[in-house]
Amino acid sequence: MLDRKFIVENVSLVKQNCAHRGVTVDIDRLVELETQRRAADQQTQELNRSANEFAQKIGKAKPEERDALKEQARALRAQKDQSQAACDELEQQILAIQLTIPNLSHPQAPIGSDDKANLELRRGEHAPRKFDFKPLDHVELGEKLDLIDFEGGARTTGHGFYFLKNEAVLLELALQRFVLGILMSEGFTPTITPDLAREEILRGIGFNPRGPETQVYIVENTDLCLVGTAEITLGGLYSGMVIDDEQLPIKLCGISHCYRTEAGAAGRATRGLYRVHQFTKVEMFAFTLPEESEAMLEYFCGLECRIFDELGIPYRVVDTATGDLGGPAYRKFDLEAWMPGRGAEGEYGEVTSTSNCTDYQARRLNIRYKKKGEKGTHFAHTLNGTAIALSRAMITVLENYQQADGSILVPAALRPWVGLDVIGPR
RNA sequence: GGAGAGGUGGCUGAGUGGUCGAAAGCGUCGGUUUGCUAAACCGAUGUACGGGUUAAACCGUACCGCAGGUUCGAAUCCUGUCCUCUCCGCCA
Repeated sequence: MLDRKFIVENVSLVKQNCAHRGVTVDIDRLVELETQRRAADQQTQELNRSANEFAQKIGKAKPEERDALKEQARALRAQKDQSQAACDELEQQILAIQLTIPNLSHPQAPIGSDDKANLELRRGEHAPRKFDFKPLDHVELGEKLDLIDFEGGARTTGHGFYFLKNEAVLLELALQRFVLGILMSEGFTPTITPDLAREEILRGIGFNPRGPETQVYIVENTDLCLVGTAEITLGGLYSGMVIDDEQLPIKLCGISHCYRTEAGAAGRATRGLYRVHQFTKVEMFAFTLPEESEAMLEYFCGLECRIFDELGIPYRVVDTATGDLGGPAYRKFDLEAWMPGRGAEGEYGEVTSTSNCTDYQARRLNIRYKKKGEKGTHFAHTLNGTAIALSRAMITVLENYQQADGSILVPAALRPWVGLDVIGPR
């Protein structure tokens, strides 16, 4: 959420940003309503002040004078209530508009309406490998080596669910442990977060659980949702808090399951593990001072690169275009890793995403910091980044490390955790 | 899941309808005293929004977990809700 005063004072900037983001919002209407609300608010405050005066007078008045005064005070309070109601009504309308306004965009973010405008920034250490045989995709590999059971997942739960089996289980745990080692050595506090969160927190992070195209599973008869990412729980962890500036930056990583309905996603590249309703993810999250957040985004992106470089997976880094940023992000970098089994001759597919959300989420979640020795508080900046999404990482490992005999070489970085050099063949 | 107790400022904790944004203590900051430290003493010390100022000062409104209600008036009474603690039950 953008600051309301900022919107009113920077109408053309906000409008232009909405246009770049491909979001239609009636900013003029918001400004008009806000002007009305301010007037109504002042009037309400003034009425309330007089009513308070009366209340005090009555306390000190002689008993025989009280009834007359009460009558007047009642009338005044009724006026105040009316004025307040008008104010509240305006507030609701303003908020409804305000919540749909996306964050500002980084001046260097490529401007464009969708992912076609995304800009490739660089590539990883490893180039895509030349196969001297026709590489299989992870679904075939998973089946041949008895590593992934999609049929069983469908039978028990439905399409988009799966069982990991045998060495795939070790591989998944090894990837988590490998990534955790890197993040802990970088000073992240590791956590395992709840997989459910209050709707209020989801909204604060920028999700709309009850929207028409929602990605979110809601638990019936509760205000809880299954989280689509630990970004939700990690951000929510500090909601409503005031943090001492000396504690910043706070770097957390969280392991959680991620649940996504993938409504409207049918027909897209959905084969196998690429787009599933449940997966596990290690997520990075940071709360920073405003002046630190841009550097933190580079740092997060650098860590994502390091993880995939050390895994030996080829990838490219993409600077996300304004129209593809989503509401909360000010700037976003994605890693797209090489998936040899994807498409006809292999394709890059998104494996991580890191965003600087500046104060957009902090304002909604009311996460502030206080500078020592200074009056007042400011909103913190929040950043999130995928350290590793296990389902998609699994695709890249299986497909990139497959061998002619049908076996999978275990990446060197994972061998200590997997306890094997090779998986299969069977 | 059942029964009970409770949520007050950075912390401890008083406050059961009016003069309470809130006693007292601790902490923190500034000052005095002091050869230094300690102690003592004096003063200051919440947040948000709005007004005001070059900037302050200052003024107004709201906030005693959160949301409602009663009342001229609510930290205080009522309802709901969230959270914490104790006991019981169940359970990995």
